[in-house]
Amino acid sequence: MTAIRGARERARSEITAAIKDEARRQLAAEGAAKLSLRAVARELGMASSALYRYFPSRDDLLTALIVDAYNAVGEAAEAARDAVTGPDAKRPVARWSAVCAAVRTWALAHPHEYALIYGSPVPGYTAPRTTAGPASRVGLALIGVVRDAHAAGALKEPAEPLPDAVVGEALALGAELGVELPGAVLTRLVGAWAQLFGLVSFEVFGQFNGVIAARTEFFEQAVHQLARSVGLAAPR
Amino acid sequence: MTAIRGARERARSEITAAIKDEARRQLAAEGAAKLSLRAVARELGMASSALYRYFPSRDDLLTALIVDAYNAVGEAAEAARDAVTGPDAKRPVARWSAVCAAVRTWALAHPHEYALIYGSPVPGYTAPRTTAGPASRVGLALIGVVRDAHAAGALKEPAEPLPDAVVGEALALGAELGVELPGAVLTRLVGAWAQLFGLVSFEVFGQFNGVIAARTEFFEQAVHQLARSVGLAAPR
DNA sequence: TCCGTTTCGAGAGCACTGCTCTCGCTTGCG
DNA sequence: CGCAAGCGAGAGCAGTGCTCTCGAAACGGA
Repeated sequence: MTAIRGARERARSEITAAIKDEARRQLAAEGAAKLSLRAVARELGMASSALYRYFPSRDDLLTALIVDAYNAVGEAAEAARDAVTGPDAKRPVARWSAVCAAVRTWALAHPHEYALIYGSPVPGYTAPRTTAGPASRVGLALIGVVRDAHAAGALKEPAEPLPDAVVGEALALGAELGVELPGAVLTRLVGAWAQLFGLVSFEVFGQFNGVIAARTEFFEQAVHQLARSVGLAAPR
Repeated sequence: MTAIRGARERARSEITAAIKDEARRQLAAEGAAKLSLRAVARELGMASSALYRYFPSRDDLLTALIVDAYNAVGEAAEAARDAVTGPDAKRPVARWSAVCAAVRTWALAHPHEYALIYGSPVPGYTAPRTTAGPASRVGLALIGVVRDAHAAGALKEPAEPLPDAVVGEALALGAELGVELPGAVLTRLVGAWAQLFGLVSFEVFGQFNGVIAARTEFFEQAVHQLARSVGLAAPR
């Protein structure tokens, strides 16, 4: 990304990465609440005060981990979208389901990191500005699938009246993103985006315990229905 | 609820309530992460060690708050369901929307308490058994609305093939709950339940910041569509 | 090459946390 | 009345985030 100038910068970026790695380890093992700067420093064999040369506070470390986690899910989603090949590549529903499944798989594999980004916002109750970009990658991946389907003429636009305020806002959002999609579709898309994470969160956070056992099948069915709601498949 | 025997029990339950009240105050003000037993004790004018006579640990206090929060949303949902009167009382969609709106309103009014129950599971990563009952009240309220609609013959059952594993499990769940509903409807219901909280969580946790402004209208539209997906209104 | 500036690591220390233990006082029951 | 159980307060332990200071190391310009 950025050229490393001297040995000092190199060492600095290496140590920063080592700190994040160790922090991620502790995060995966014990959760965000028990992540301790002193324990990270101890494990790395350095004084705890030295760690503040790299991260001004515990919240800043957490923010860095949040950004990384957003990028990790986003990357998983994009990779899944692009990995759909063969005859399925022409079926938008297949790509949609692949993206959703990738999000779910990543979340189940990294529950604490998932909780960090889609659970309660721990640091200060308002996420910093830097997280906005990476946070939108999954949403953009979903939009991309629908945009392609629309361009290919494979989109069944839902014929249903929606409030003007909602549709207008959706169109403004589409213009901002440079995506040409009907307002109703964009509205449904935002809803499906949120609802996808509702499904994943309930599974990761244990809300389905004792309620649903065949979770993969259930998830796939729900995701298929979300696809239908945005027009990727015929209704009924 | 339970008869209070002597003055000692009375004092105990009063102090327990006072502790929870103060803890809830701090929770609302600063969030679960900053809730401190010592601060609660300080505010109540007692030694921190005395507090351990009432709650064996911080996690136990949090668990008590979790149960109360589940009951609070559940009660709000049930009250909203029962408060639909007049001509709307016969329209299942109206009751459905009322329940969903009540959940959203409660969540926006108590964001930190909401985060406690539907955000990351803070204590120990697995919720205690005692939370299971109160946690299901919102779901049961939603089921109730659909059950009534079904009994009144106002349910449009979705004619769509679902995996056998999912449907069978849904029927087992219905039997366990003593509710007679088609498997497809029950499956959709569980999905709608999770998706409702996806919508609410995204709004409460700030994921809609800069994406959606007309949130009430958006929410109502999404909830209406959820109602349609479970058969409470005609598709299309 | 030298020298001043910047960067870094380590240690001590502060205020705070959850939690335990012990000590007396009070309360209520037999 | 007496005794055991319940209770509050205090001291104390181990751990936390964070700050400050000090000496050593690395760097860049002269």
